[in-house]
Amino acid sequence: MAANRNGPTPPENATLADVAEHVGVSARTVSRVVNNQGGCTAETRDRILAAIDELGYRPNLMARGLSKRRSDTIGLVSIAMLDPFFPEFADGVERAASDLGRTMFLASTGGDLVRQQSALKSMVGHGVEGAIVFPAAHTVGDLVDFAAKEMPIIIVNDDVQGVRISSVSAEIQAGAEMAVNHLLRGGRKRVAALLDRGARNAPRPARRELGYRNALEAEGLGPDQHLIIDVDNSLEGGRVGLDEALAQPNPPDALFAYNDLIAIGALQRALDRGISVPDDLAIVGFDDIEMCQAMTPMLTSVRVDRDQLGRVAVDMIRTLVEEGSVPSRRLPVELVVRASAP
Amino acid sequence: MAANRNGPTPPENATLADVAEHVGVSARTVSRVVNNQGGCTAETRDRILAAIDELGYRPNLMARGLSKRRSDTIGLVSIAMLDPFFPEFADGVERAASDLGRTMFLASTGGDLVRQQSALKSMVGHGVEGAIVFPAAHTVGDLVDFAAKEMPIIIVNDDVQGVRISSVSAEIQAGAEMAVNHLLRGGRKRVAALLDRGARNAPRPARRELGYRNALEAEGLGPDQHLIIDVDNSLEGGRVGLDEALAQPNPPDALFAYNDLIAIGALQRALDRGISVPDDLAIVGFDDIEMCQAMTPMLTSVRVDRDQLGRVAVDMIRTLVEEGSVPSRRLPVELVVRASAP
DNA sequence: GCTAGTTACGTCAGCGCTGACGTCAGCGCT
DNA sequence: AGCGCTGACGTCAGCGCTGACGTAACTAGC
Repeated sequence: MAANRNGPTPPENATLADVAEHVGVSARTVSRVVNNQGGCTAETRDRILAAIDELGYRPNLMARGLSKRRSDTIGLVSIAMLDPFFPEFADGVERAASDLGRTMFLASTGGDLVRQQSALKSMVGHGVEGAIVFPAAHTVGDLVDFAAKEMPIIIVNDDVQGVRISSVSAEIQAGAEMAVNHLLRGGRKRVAALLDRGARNAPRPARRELGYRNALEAEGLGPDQHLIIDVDNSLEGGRVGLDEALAQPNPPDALFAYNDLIAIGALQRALDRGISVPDDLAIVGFDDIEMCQAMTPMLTSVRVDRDQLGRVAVDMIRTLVEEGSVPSRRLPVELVVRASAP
Repeated sequence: MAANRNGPTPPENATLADVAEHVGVSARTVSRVVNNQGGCTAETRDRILAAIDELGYRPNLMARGLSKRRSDTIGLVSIAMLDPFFPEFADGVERAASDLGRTMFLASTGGDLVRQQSALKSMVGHGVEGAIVFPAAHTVGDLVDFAAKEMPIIIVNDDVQGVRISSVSAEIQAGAEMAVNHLLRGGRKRVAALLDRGARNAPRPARRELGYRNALEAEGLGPDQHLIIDVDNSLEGGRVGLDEALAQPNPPDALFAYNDLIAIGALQRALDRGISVPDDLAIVGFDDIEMCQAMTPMLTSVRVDRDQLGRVAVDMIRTLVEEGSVPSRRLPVELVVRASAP
């Protein structure tokens, strides 16, 4: 009678068969009710629902998944949850998924290929409908293969389209162009760019850099290589980047940053060094995280609707499941002008 | 021959039986190899592993879960992913989980009881070993019942202990006490507290408030009710709170905030109003998010090791699974003194 | 009144895996 | 030789569910 070391064992969950027996129908009928498939009288339905309630029946999703060979779940594979881009995106994904009755798997890879693979394999094993992936560097090709062989994939912040794979991103290049244009129209002559070291190593051209160059060229300005600076994607990266920019013989009067984290780091260091922002140096960030509005001066940024991006990604997964392909999408961005670059 | 609208169908995954046939052994033997259960010769093992590789076999985790009645997954149920507390905690959970070979489910409730329930039910259905939960307000009792009946639960930032349930939090009250003590020892006489409206409504006494009161009493100071201000848990809450504090006939010379988000909002508004921080007003936050170090002046805060908290939570889930109970834990905190309250 | 169609169920197999147990060869030992 | 034991497998059932199909009752229509 003594409880074992696991303490009181939780009661076994009621099964379809238990409910069926309790009501006096077949398990198949209970299943139909649980899945709202109709084909039974209102009275049977009510009796079954009552029994479900009474017995505390809860469907075994593993059994259902095994039988249907799919589990009504979607996977989200991030690179870094600490990146400020992530939470709002994940929130959009979660909401959209839960609106569809899907549960969400989450994994984080740290940008490591091996972890990305094992996360995806595990998700396949769990029967996810598809996965939304922030791809580790140089893995888009792998993902295309994986999608073709295994399951639908939506890639975030890149551009792909193929069998069971597509991508969602923001109009990053256009956003960068808008940002730099804004700086130039504000009379700035020397605009530095603080770009993410990791992203620049990617095979595909860095879209922020393209936008930056385009904007400069449109004004007849050739980019000064000394003003294009690779930094870590962090506050500290921004700080270091600012120092580096100002160490140039011909220092910049404006700064375009890869994202807000870098921009904020740069802004902080600038203030620290007694540089007046925006008078001496205008700064524009990217993504428009909430903290932009907490800075003094507030940070001008390119707004990316990350929540919407997440929702769209989920929607695209659905289409991918149903149609096998879906056009990749790019959501518009918006320049939010604040005091750091008025 | 035409592809259907789903495009090329992904090849069915190889099963244990496929591998078994390919090698000429029984599925049970393959299973033993896959699960490292020994009991077969090195040669058989190698041949099976080769076949697994060749056929691209990947275990069906739903089938395994159905058979074992548990799925090697853990659940994380958050209230708000946008809360800066979350990402680092989730990262700790994810890493610890993946180190144990567990995959992670993620849900977010927005503090809503119904969503919390449905998230947990779904997780039970998926056979999670246990769930780590940021409880919605007034739901700890429900969770205790749920844990007793259904599955192990670790509650974050609260104190419970029972059958298949326990909690992990930081030494919040002590941290608050340290923070306020620090302000008082720095010569501050009137310390305001900006507390989270939602948390204060909770039945259990707000630990930050207790710490705050204790610190004041220890110095023989009775708290001024006008200086205890309920605010929203957001930047804007901090801004509004600062205004409210300064509207008092006898305004504060220091501010203790519920968390860094609120502290940063208050700091920003203070600077905006031309109040010198820390000269006119010292500010201390809570949690020590990275942005504390990006503010000018940098924000003094009470460091909570959220990553560690996440890891511990996972570890406690394991113990709960194995032992049925585990003592609740509180991790130490540390006052990080920076310029906002030197 | 008989067929055809519809409704409301039931039956059955099987999704892929593992726990429990069975079998058989080989070995050491008396 | 005969015994028991061990190691290396195999057999089988069943986890809980759903797809495919079967069936009985009832309705509609001529």
